[in-house]
Amino acid sequence: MRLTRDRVLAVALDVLDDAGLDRLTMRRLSAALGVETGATYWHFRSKQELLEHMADALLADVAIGLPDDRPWDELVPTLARRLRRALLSRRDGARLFSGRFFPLPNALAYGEALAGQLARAGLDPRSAAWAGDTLTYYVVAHVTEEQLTTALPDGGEAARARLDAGLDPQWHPHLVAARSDLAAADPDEHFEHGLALVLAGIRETARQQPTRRAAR
Amino acid sequence: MRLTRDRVLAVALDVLDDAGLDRLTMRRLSAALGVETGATYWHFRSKQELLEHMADALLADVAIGLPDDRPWDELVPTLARRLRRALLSRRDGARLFSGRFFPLPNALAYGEALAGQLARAGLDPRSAAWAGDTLTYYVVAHVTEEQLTTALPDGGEAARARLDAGLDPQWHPHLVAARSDLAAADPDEHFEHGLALVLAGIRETARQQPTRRAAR
DNA sequence: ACCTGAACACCGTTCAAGT
DNA sequence: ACCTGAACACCGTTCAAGT
Repeated sequence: MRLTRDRVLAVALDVLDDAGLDRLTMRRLSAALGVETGATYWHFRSKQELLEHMADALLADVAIGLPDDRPWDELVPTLARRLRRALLSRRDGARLFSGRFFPLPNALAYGEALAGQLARAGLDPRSAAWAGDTLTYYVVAHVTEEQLTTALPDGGEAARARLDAGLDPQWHPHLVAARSDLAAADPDEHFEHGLALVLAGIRETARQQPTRRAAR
Repeated sequence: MRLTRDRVLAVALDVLDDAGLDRLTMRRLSAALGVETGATYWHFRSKQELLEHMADALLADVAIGLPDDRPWDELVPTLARRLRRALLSRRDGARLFSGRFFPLPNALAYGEALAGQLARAGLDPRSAAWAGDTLTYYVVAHVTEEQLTTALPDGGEAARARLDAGLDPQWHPHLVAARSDLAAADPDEHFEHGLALVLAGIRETARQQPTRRAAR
């Protein structure tokens, strides 16, 4: 079957899913596509470019079909949860996303939707963009850690044991007190806790905006 | 000169600084140390283990000498700013840190200090640990992006041009409105904005805690 | 236009053998 | 105990040559 950009992308995401980001190589991908290694480079100039488009492909549905009759403080968490789901949809999805700058269509649509909702909250353009960044940073970093521990072969058991070995009740009383809530405790709960925290911060920031407008 | 763990670590951080994380290889490091490639493996079992200790070395000073006569809402931002400075101290410091789980001494000391201050804010152990995670996620993800654009050869000029090329006033009105504040605008201001937002969220979370205590 | 085949310049890791 | 030298099994990328 002849190669297309879309097919390379689709197979690359499958390879990511069952090999992981570190073992996703141009050679392995080409083998999965049934072509020689060089062939892939006709469709993507570099591995970097391929990874960016893979990351953007993950975001395909995050910003579409967002209801427009709901308040901003419902839609902002919705966007955050959708981003988390998108990153969780493939192995190492968050690591694929982070440390990469790709102003591609789906990423821009997500950023725009988020900034739009934050503008409805009464934030000026700069605050809206920056508050959006803060929220996105939170989601990406959370899922990065989530996939680091949860998606491990042993479900994070070794990581938890390593943490316990490092903790000393004498020196780390507060961490020991929270021991069961550390390193791969219930990820949904953990996520929602931080999301609520960031949202509370956004609400507070909106309250302090001088040019506050009513939600439309 | 004979190798020691500490010398390997120190030289590794120097190689990181002038080669970057992607070009920090065991072979290049060994060359900088003046030994054969295999020698380094006698001191660190794997590159992974070396990277973890490098990351922890970055955090050497973040948690020490913290004044204990200041309110929590001054010390928490202080810890966040110190973490940012530590990550900024070496090229790709944030990327070195992120996507890695290392319960090593300095990382634990940082986590403990943060959880301790958040407990003073009136948060229960779990909330303290999780709010600390949220703040740390923010700092690491922010600096990751900061080092991605700022530390570029052209100071992020190409990145900004690429963003402009992707932005369409029709589809991205809110992003266009914030254009000058996107992608490597003043990183200090950007950081403080998000930090204030997260701190406001923490304050709000503390207010809602049922078992709220006065700061000691 | 699209792909093969082969090469170039690298990687992380292991390990017998030396000192 | 600590390091060398060499090997193993890989990498990303390029490019003349084919179709």
